[in-house]
Amino acid sequence: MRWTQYYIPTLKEVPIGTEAISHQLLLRAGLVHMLTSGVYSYLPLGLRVLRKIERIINEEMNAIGARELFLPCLQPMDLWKKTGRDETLKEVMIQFKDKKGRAMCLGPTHEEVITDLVKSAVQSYKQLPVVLYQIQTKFRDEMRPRFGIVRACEFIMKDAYSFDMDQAGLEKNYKQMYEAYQKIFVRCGLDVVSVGADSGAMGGDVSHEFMVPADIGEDQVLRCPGCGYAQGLKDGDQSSPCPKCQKGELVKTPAIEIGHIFQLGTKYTKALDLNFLDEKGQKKTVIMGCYGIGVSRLIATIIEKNNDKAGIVWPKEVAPFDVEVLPLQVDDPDLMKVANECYEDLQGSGFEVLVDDRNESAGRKFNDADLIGIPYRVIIGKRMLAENNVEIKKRQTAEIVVVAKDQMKSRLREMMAT
RNA sequence: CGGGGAGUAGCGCAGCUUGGUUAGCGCGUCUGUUUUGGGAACAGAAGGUCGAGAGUUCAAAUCUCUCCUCCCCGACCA
Repeated sequence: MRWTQYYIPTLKEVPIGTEAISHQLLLRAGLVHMLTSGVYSYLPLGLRVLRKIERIINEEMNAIGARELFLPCLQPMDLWKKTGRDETLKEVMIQFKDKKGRAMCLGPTHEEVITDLVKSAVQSYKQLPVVLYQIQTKFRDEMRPRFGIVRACEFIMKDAYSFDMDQAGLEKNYKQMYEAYQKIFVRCGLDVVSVGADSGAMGGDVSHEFMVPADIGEDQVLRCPGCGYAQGLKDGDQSSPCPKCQKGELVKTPAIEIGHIFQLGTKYTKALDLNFLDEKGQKKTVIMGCYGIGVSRLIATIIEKNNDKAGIVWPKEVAPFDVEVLPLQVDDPDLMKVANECYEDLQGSGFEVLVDDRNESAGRKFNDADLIGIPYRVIIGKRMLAENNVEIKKRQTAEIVVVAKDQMKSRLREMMAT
């Protein structure tokens, strides 16, 4: 990809009305753009990050046998009346009437829709379990959107739903999902803490939240400053000794909730009459679980935890590109020939490469490269090229390696492997 | 929804207290020349409903009122 063809509007200055680092960097690096409070566009570079995260999610969901589908955002209120959540979620639902006068809403979540869907096909224990998920836009009329895409009115969520014939089945799916979540967050480069949680308006008995300690967090966990151990807040949340290292005291730390899983039981399946016949031909209620990841919030959280003064430092798996090729003298045909060869070579070897082919000063290109945070940079400049060398720079450590031009790819591979 | 802050060019701001030339600055943008290893230099140019409406006045970015929007704190939060 060429920068000049990619639409990456970077900003030199911190935009007004932004407090959170992630919010500032999302805007400055040209990843998102605000339309109105709590509503954001994803620009090409931001969308690329989103797709990377979606891919990780898809792989991990696939690995536990969950199947992807796509449910509508546009939903009739009649369905919500059946579970009573037209009342309990009234405050966050965006509602309106269509031209026929029918009450509609934009889905703040999808338990009702998926349960209605599964009901149409499942009648027998032979068809269970069913595990489905989607990555989709949710709408919540938040009183106060916050910190850019951390708390937005329109946001992207991965929501999975399991349907089982008994509690044992639910627990098995729940456990698999729990483990898949751990893997997803590790691959996103995050240290996540899972804590037992209130089920709140979702209903059900057992639930876990996945939290990332961070300054802008709206929730809290108890964390040991020494060893980093963390747990959820319990009743009477006085500080107590760390159960892991025994040295430090646990202290309340703000944290961002990026995932939440629930053993719902029969709350929705009962209300919507999702039943099946068991081996003995007896009618039973399907047992349900639901599993959410705030995908857009995850992007903000990754940035919040992976940045320095100069900009974003993307973890490997979610970086929009693997390598940025940075030719310094764009109007030098010989040099650009080398840059293009370098680009083709890397691209042909499976790397995802962005070339900053703008005719800009070195300083600006370096600063933008730091800002958008692609993990590796190959700098091609007259000076180095005179010796037939190019320079590789690692964004995270600022480590610089000068290598012969034809050694570049193999050296890059080595650096990436460590 | 309660409290606080803010809205002037694409971005960041000054001007407002004490009303008065043609509303300014930095960055960015366009043209040209010279540049190019950490946000280059010079010359020229484009770009504005001063958030909106009403009022006061000979005259409003500036004073008054109403409204809108954004941000922060709080309450709320599958």
